[in-house]
Amino acid sequence: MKNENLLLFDTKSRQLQPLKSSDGKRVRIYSCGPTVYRDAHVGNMRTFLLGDLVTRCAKYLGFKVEFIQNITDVGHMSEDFVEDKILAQAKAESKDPFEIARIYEARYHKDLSHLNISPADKYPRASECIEMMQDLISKLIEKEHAYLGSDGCVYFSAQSFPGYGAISGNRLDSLKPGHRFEYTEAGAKRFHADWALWKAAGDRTQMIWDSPWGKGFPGWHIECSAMSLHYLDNFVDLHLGGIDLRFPHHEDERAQSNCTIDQEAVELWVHGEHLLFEGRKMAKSSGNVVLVSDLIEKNLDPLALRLCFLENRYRSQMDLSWQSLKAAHTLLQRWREKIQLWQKDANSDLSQSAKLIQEIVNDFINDLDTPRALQKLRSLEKSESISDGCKYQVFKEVDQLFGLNLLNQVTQKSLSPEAEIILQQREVARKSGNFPESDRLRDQLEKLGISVKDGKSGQSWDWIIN
RNA sequence: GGUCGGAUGGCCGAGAGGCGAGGCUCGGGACUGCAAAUCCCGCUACACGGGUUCAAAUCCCGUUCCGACCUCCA
Repeated sequence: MKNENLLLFDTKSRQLQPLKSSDGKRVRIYSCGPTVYRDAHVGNMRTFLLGDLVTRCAKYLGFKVEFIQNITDVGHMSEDFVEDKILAQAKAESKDPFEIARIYEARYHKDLSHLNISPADKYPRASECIEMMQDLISKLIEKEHAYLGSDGCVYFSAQSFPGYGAISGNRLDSLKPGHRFEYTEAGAKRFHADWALWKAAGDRTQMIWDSPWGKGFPGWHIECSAMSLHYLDNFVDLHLGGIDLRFPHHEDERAQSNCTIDQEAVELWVHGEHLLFEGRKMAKSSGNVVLVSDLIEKNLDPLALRLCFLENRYRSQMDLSWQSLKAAHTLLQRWREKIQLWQKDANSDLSQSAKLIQEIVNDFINDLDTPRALQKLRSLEKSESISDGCKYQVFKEVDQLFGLNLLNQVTQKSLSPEAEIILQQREVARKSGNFPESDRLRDQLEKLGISVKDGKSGQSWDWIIN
């Protein structure tokens, strides 16, 4: 039963294509990872969720998956093409650049786990793969796809690769000079669209390495070619990344990789669309950056963010807001509570639940149509003709794909001793019918960020979401 | 300028030619010492102009407006 194909939208062919294992053993997936000079914001996380969804789905269908994601800790230049992002941040925080990289890398992994994004098999760091990159650059020079410029940098010759532009649709003849090109000394590049594989150190003293072309550091695009070919044994079944990486990053990577192995190196290119926050693209320059830690501070379950992402197809733009996060948080809580109740019903029609599960799996394998899959869960929740036991079976099974920890009991951040005492006092006051006092204590708790509700079995409390 | 998307009720948002997805807000009710939560009820839309069809939010043509990308970026 579990031998269906996962269909994904391939940017290069602009069509749905099945995810396949080219060696018949495992599916080889590579995803562009973070540049670790700051915390990843929730927009970044949306793209990283894509890798998780694909791997969950592929594994569910019975594939063995090998998943590699790089950590960029060197060579990613800031806007002006002059300073390395990591070095700039190291200067700003007065720390060692490698220390900066490790700090933000650790925080990245923490954010992933908050969103239930399962880890990749390996997270190679660019700074630890220098030799691999140098080997690849040497090969490209040998094959005359790359050359040493008069400025001591090694450049890839864009015109030496006839297939350039297939992913993005940008043809070389339409890439006219005049845009913001990578900075070089005049005349070092033979052609304006050539890019650096190895950059000469110049005045730079940190994060530089010896090379056959002198001291320097790698260009940004070469790391992904080197790592994907090295760790995935010269072929990538699926390459993932954010839509903005389509050009130039992936276009350049493809040129490098294909020229190295003399064949197409990547079967499928899948790109995740951007996240907007309250109407605008999430970016430092828009001032609307939201971090996973911001959600936690507001007492939102980080998985509410995951749920918001799932309510939108990965390749459409989506607009996130505090309101939608709050609504998702409430829905998660409600589902978890109901699932606890449904679990008590031992009656379940297995053929009925299997059918419902299969319908949801079908949505996933149809280019990760998570919005439709969620809609099915919503109507299942409301259904009066389906037994609780069956609902439980379905939610339990498909949570392997959704990854929302739906079987968890609703958990609470623990109370301060002060709040604990006030809660107890209030319970006593209410039992003795002292309502003015209990109302006063309720106000006091509200100031501590706690809301109290009174039910038949006494009072219960919750953190107020800001 | 080029490329690609979009326009749905007070708001967000899904829509697969034929029962008005769903959520949030709001109003009414039940429940409650009150409040909150929960449950019930209510409000009801497809940018504009043509066309195809027995039937169009959905398909086709045109118009207007909006967004993203086009060598920093997930």
